[in-house]
Amino acid sequence: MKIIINTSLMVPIYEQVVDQIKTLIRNGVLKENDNLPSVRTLSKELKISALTVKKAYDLLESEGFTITVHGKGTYVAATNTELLLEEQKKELEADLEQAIQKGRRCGISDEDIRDLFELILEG
Amino acid sequence: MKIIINTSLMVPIYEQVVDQIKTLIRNGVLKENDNLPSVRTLSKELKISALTVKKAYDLLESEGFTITVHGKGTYVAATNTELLLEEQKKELEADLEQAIQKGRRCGISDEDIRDLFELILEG
Amino acid sequence: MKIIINTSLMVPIYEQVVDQIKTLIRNGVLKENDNLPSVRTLSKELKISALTVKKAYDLLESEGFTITVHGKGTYVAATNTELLLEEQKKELEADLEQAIQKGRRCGISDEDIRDLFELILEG
Amino acid sequence: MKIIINTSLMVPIYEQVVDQIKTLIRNGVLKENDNLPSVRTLSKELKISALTVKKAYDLLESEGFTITVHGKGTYVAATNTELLLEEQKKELEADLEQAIQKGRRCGISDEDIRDLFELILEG
DNA sequence: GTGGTCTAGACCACT
DNA sequence: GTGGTCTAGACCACG
Repeated sequence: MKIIINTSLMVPIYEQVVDQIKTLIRNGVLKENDNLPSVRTLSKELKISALTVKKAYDLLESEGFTITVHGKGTYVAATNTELLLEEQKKELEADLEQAIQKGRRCGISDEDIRDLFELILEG
Repeated sequence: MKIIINTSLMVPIYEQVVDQIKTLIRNGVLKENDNLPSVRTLSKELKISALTVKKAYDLLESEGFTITVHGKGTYVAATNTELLLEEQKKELEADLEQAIQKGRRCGISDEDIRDLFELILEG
Repeated sequence: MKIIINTSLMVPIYEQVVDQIKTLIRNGVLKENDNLPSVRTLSKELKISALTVKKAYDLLESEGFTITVHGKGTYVAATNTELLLEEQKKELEADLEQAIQKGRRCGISDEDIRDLFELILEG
Repeated sequence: MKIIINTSLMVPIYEQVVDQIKTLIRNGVLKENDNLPSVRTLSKELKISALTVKKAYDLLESEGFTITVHGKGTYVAATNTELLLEEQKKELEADLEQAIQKGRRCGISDEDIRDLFELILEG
């Protein structure tokens, strides 16, 4: 369970937790019926509030990735990893599209946008 | 002064205003010493809150693109348009980098990221 | 916006808020595009935490009953009140079924269960 | 001692145990001075935590249905089965009342509530 | 003014 | 031990 929190990022902590747990599930690091760390344990480990962890777990459950049993813990649900990958790609697509549109609004040419992109990807 | 606001976008309104005014300056549509429309005029024109326009103007001034004279109005400052382009590219670079890093955090391959990017740029 | 909170009930406060706002929407007291009271306003009015109100509003939004605009407020979404009524009936059905099953587990006859039910409904 | 645990139900396990033991007592399957299975035995049999069984036994004792003798076991106390039935009916009454009130809060008519009730009872 | 996030700590219910 | 709820108050971003 290597989860890395970057508070300097402008991405909410709970979202970072959700994203990374989804990835752990997709990559098979977390498998069906595996027990996620308890809310308190993870909050201590990541040095964040227990409520923040809980919010992440709530989101994961509402999206069907985990199942929470009162008094017992949170478990990985049966998932279609293929479907999960597609979903994450959709998110990336939205982010990239937003960046590209912003660049265009600023009058930057597609050429320049592509050059920048390649520079970052290979950098 | 053709500024287009898209509230359905997930980009803050004030940022859309700032971006587009910067571009107008860079493209020479707005030249040194030109008078920007008053906060009230622009807010009515764009049908947005005057506070939002004020925030955009404040940002432009704090970045040195405009000069506000109390009781007179807001004027375009002397600018190096080359420098401005570079700055806007830096912003785009930051956005792209963030998207790419998020994709990588999700375990999406650079190949796939590039494919998605090209799809959007050419779509 | 008459919302009544009963803390002695074993129903979470946020759920009581959600239920009653749903009902206000269904009954037409709250109509499409109406502005819900702000999180802070309602929290003061009901004398509960702002976070609790926010949780209720988040739930309403996730179920599609409201739309939240950052910096502006929370608005009633377009809804099918017929559908909403059906949904609420489903919930009631589940509650009643659970009560009946519990009574049967205790060995109480259906006769007695019905008698009790009628007593309460008409009492 | 046929006790059936249904974890998919939204009723706490300990409550299911309590309810069913009460019913066994009321129906005469368990009689005065009968020895209940030990906490460990029952927990193995039902495949639940010993702590959960302990909680159920504690509740039964606190309500006067059993007597626990340290180092010996748990025994059925002298009970008035009539009284017990009344008590269980009170519980059912409370559950039904809560469901009905919730339905009414949602604006569902008494007619509809009764229809739903009959549908379930006879279904 | 609005909503969005986070904290630290409390109390309760379930296992 | 676990999760579930709630509080009071903080800071940030948006209009």
